[in-house]
Parts: sequence; structure tokens; C-alpha cells
Amino acid sequence: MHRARRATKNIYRGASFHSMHWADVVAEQLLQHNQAHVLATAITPSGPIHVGNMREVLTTEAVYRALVDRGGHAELIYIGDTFDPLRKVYPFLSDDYQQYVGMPLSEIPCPCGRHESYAHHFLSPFLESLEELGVHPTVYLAHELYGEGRYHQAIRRALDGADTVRAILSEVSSRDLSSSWVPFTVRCPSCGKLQGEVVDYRYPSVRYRCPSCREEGEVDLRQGGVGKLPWRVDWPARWSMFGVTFEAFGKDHAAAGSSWDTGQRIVREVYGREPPTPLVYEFIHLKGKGAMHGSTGTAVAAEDMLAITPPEVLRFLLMKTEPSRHIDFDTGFGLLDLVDEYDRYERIVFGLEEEQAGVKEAERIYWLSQPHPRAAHVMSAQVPYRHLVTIVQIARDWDQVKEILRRNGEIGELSAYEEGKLRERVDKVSHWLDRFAPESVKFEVQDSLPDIEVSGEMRAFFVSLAAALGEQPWDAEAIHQTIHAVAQEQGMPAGRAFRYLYLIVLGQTKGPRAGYFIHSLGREFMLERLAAAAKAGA
RNA sequence: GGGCUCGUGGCUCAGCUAGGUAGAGCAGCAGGCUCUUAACCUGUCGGUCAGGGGUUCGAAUCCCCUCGAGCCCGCCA
Repeated sequence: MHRARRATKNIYRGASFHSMHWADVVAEQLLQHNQAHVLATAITPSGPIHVGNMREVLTTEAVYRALVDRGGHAELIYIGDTFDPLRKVYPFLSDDYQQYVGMPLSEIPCPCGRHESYAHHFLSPFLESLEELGVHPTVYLAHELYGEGRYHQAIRRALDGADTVRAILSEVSSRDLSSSWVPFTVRCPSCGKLQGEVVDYRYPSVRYRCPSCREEGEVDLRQGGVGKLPWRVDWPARWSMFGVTFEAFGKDHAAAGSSWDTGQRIVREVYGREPPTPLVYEFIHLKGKGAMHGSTGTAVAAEDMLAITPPEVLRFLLMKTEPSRHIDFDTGFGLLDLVDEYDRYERIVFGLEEEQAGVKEAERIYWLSQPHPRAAHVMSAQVPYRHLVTIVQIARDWDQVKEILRRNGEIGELSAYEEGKLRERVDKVSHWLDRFAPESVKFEVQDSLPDIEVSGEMRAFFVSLAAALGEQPWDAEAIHQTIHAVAQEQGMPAGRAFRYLYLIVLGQTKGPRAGYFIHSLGREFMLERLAAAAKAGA
């Protein structure tokens, strides 16, 4: 608001995002330069990949869609940084991993033993999540790119231009580099660590010394996988190799003197081409838990978020928020609110609700949020998420959920699409209840009468209520009123009556709104339970 | 030391690109035939738009300054 909007160019706000969706603004900007684009994203799988990283891919994919919508030609690529060395033994690793520190992630054993490597262990679930989110990039793995010699020319140029690289790094990032520093690290053939220091270079051979095992030797650059460019050079090298024209990256790369600043100069001065159009995104935080960092082990993995959030809702969260704004992801009640908000947008898009203030670009955001836009021409059978939280706890399985919803008249015949969507939500709600839901919304319907003391007052209430409920239509509102009527007959405050009912069904004193709740439980169940309770008090 | 974002009712935010004295959702409160309860509906309370100055007939919106909050970089990626 009162923040200064400097006149100097600001890569955080390349253009105004106000009259159009941000993805469209970026797409138009890109199309002014060129009709064909390569959009790159990349992530280092050194630990569980968190939702913060998800933002990078989804942000880029939104721009991709906007480009394609405008008739542009676009390619979405994803590079897994599988050739990066393991930095340290992260908290989620066993001490055994000490021996692998310094080795490329692709050559370290999988922590669970079920994947090809350490890198795959963390990358695979993330790629599966992308699939669920409807993101389909062309995937490249860095260790393959290096191994196949794709980096050969880029490495050669970096070594030939070592003086330039060194000058840029020390000028722009004010790093203190020795005159012998060279932008290449050799993978020591003897110990496998990516730490070999270059002592001499005469193309195509590189002499190195390994600080770890003290080995000295020579490698041939024409062979693949003999070493790696440091990040600050690797990045511009990729832009050059793939012809990248757009890249979204976190603000960690965008600070003054950071890799974006050095990368721009290196790509121009060493690789002779222009840098991509940048888009800086802010991080996603877990509400109340601070920033999410894969390396600290405190992060919640992207796949965990997806386990509790319908994919279109996760996309929705990112699509409705400008990339430059940070997001607090609330895994508690906030998640329920978010799903409700999504549903509201859906109703607006399908004309069931009027667009109001506080809703922006409903249509565009809704379509960008669809994992499979073509399938979503029909509205989904909306059952409020909060309601599902209750239903899921009453029902034992999907069929029962469906039955209860039918009995309540909340759903009719479902198309395959509707049923799929609803079932997906039920799955997500179940996971949420298991792992994130606040205790206050949890309950468990007891299979038999809980072990409680039934007083005379309770018994009388149960008997009368059973009689009254037995001879009336099974209707939520009617049940609610009957409870009050019977309680009044007995001269009992309504609150006490409800407490008794929750006690015999749940074994606790509170629960979901009684009328609807009992209705969902079914007449047979309720009458049996009342009878059992009355008997216990006899 | 440097960079970015944010500061609008209890909470989360929209509105700011093209100035005309504020708008949603949630929460709260009150109702829904004597009914506090976590899914429903209706109504309603609530904000000197962080503060100061400037431009203007008029500023949450534009300009300048101050304060506050968060994050990032200055190891590696």
C-alpha cells in the first residue's frame, strides 16, 4: 500500500497483475517477444519435496496453459537435480548416511529400499502428485543429462571462460574467490564424491585432487558424468542448453547478488544468449509453523498436502494468489474454509450463485484450478466439506457414505465424474481426520452402548424418546423437535437431553447437531441404542 | 549490510494498475412456533483502511517519510 513502488525495474512485478489473471499477464508479455517458449522448473530431491516447491511447478504450468490458450507454442520441462551432492545427514536420515555425504543423490541408496536411488525416493512421489494435479512436464534428470554428455559443451565453455565466471561471481555476489578457482567439480572416480578440485585444465582433460580421499588424477570431459558445474553456472548453462525463455523461481534465488543476478550475466557473457523472463514466487508457510524447508525435516511433503486436499483445491489456492504473495497453508479449519471457498467459485461459474465482492476472476481461476479442464464441464455434486467430516466419521466405508447421503437426500444419481470427485473428497477427508484434524471435530460412533452409568432420569428419557421416534417419519428436523418435546415433557433442560444422547452414541458429551446426526445414523440403529441404554438403567 | 512482501472490522483476505470518503468469507451476536451443542437458513454488530506529511475539489487507492511484521540473500543449492 504505502510500500514504495520504485521506478527502477522490478523483477518481482514485471507487469501489472490487476486487470487480468497473473498467468495471462505473463503469457501476453512472453508472446510479445516470441511465439514459441520453453518454460523450465527444477527441484533438488534432497529430502521430502514440500508444497513450497509445488508452487514453482504449478505457477509455471499456469503460464504454460495461458500461453497455449493464446495459440502460442509452449513446452514445459522439469529438471530433477539428481546429480547434486548430498549436503549433510538430514534429521530424517539415519547416521549411516554420513558415508554418502558429498556423493550425487542419484548414486546414494534409497532410504526405504524400494526406489532406484536416494533421488528417486523423494522425486517419485512428487512426480505422482504432479500427475494427480494434472501437470505433465517433460522430465529430465540431471544425472542422466550429465551422464549422457549433454553438458559437455556447456562445461567446456565454463572452463574456457573461467576468468569471466570468476569475475562475475566476485563482482556481483562479492564472493572472495581465489584465482585458481574454476567452475567445475570433479566426481572423484575413486571415492565417488563430487568434491574434486580442479588443479589443471587443458581441454579435454582435467586434472583434479580429491580432498576427501586424497586421490589425484585426470578425467576426460568428453566422457559423461565426470563432474558437475556449480549451481550458479549450472543454471545459466541449462537456459542455454534447453533454450529456456521463462522460469519461475523462489525469492531465495532473487535476492540482490544472488544466483539470478549472476546467472543473467553468465548466460550473456559466457553462453551468449539472453536470460529467460523471470517470475519470482514467495514461499508457502504452514500456518503457525513457519517456513517449510525440506532440509530441516519439519516440512510436510507435497504428497501429504495432496492427501488431505483435493487437487483442484490445492491448485485453486495457488491460482487465486499472486505468486509474489506468501501463503499460509492452514491444515486445520482453514483447509475446510478453503474447500468451501472453492465450492463457492464453482457455483458462481455454473451460475448457481451470483458473483459478489471479494471474488476475483472466478471463471479464469476456476478453470486454471482444474487438473483436467476438459472433464470439468459438469459441476460436481457438492456436499459441503464440513458435512463430509461428520459423515465420514459415521460411516465405515464409501458405500455407507453414499447410502447416508442418499438417505438424507443430499445426492441423487451420480455420474461417473461426480462419483469420482465425491469419493476423492471422502478419501481426503479421512486422511485429514487421521493426521491433521483438531480433536474437537473428532468423534467415534460406538458399536455398542458405552460403559456409562444410566440414571433413572436418563432411562425415562430414553424410553419416551424411543417411543416418540418410533412412530414418526424419519426426518432430521422432526427428530430435533421431538428431542426437545420429550425433554420438555420430562422437565429436563434440552442441553442435558442432548448430552445424554451423545453419551450413549459417542461416549462423549458433545457431538454434531443432533437432528441431522441421528438422522444419518438411521432409525434402526438409534432405536436399538436407546433400548439398550434403557435396559442398562433398569 | 542488502533484497522482497505485507500492515484494511476478532481471523483470512478483496478493493489500489486508469483517485470519488470501504467489501466478502469465517468467527461473534440475535432469530428459525418454550431449541447454547460442530452440517442448514435469515438477520445483525463490527473498520478514523499502521502512522505522519504532500498532490487534489476529493486518497485505502498517487508521491515522500516513519513505524511495525514476516521472509530471503550475504555457506551450498
